[in-house]
Amino acid sequence: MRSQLARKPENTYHHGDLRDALIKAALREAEQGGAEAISIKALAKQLGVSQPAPYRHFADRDALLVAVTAEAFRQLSAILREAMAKPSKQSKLSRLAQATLDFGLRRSGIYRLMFASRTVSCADKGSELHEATRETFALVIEALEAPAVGFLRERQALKIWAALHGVVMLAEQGLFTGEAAHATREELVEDFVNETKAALAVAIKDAQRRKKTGA
Amino acid sequence: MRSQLARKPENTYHHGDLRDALIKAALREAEQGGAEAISIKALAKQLGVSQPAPYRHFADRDALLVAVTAEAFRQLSAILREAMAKPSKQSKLSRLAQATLDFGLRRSGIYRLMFASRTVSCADKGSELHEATRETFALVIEALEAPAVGFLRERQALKIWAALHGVVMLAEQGLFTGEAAHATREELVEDFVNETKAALAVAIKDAQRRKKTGA
DNA sequence: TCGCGAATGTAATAGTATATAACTTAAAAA
DNA sequence: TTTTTAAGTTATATACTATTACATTCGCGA
Repeated sequence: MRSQLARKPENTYHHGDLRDALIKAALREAEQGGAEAISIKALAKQLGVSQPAPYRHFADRDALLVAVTAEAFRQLSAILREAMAKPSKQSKLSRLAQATLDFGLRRSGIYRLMFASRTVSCADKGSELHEATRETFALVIEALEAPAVGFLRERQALKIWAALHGVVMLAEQGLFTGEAAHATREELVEDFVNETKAALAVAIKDAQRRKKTGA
Repeated sequence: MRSQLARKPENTYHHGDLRDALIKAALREAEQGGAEAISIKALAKQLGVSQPAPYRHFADRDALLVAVTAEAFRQLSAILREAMAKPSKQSKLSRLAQATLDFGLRRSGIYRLMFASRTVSCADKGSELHEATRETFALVIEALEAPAVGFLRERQALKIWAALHGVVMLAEQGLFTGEAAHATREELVEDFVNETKAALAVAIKDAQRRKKTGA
């Protein structure tokens, strides 16, 4: 089972690992143009197989998109994990935040595929895609480097995650280029990071005080 | 010039106001399914005209999408303006924020069309669409009810606007339904609103102090 | 009000994409 | 080795975009 070799070798009947090759190739296509840029027919041609061959591996185009989106989330998770792991003066949260921004801007097509389609919202609980998104969000919580304090930690994770995506979204719309651009995207992200840290510090202090007086 | 009457009356050659009817009908289609749900062919059939008729009014499908997106921004602006105008105990910013959230969740297809495609980012400066988006953002600045203080007011507008979109985005992904949902979308939005107000208050105080000492 | 040009609509058609059906090949299991 | 099944092929139906050539009507100036 030869893996992720792009094209089917000539004089062979079977590709070897068409399913995987399709996902990788689709990701490349989506890099710029997003989901719309993914065409079953074009991918088949690219990989040197007949046009209907992909349907042996994916029921329809949507099923391919789901698999591609899941792979994209796994790649983002890997990038975030790496950013958090590398030693740095900055906090884990700051590194996660800037890495997310960077991912969103560099790989804008992929980013739209992941966050701006209804693919994710249609994913069943327990599905590959659902698990991939949960794993990514778990990294956000981890990046907070805070103990569990009621629901507040998850709440702060949701807030910073939302804020990050908003910044990416507006950046891609061009709201930061022009007269309104009196702040860089990175500055805004850092603002949100700092607000998150401050809110978390307060929450943790509160929790400790409550624990003491309650005991 | 009969306006926005959906179907072409039988026994007539001209529709009357096909361009406008196309935009309205396309908006209806996009309500649920987003941009993908907009099909020139289907719209033509719906409006009782031949399939190529729409091309008299729009060079191609993308041109229609641009017009539809611009109309959607004008509708959002109208909704926000109304929300800000009506008397209420809540602040203008809070009402704008909750109205945006409501719009994003109720009309999710339209919302995706507006913020999650590259349609806006491709709009030329000065174009109908560009003006429509600028007008909407101007409402955000207005909702802050703050005097111009350097670039800080625009910066806070950008931040709250970004945060709002992030919340809508994650809500549509289903991140608020499930175990992680220890906060409602409305609560998060209100959090962001309050943080914005606090930051603005500080900025204004700062500016005043600097003015005094500087004079 | 006549007539003419521009705007708007139609019919026919080319091109491209998704998807299915029926058939073929090769790999794996029995 | 035989048989079954996974994976690929050709042919084809269907749907959408877009263009070309032609038809109709609107509105404006003579």
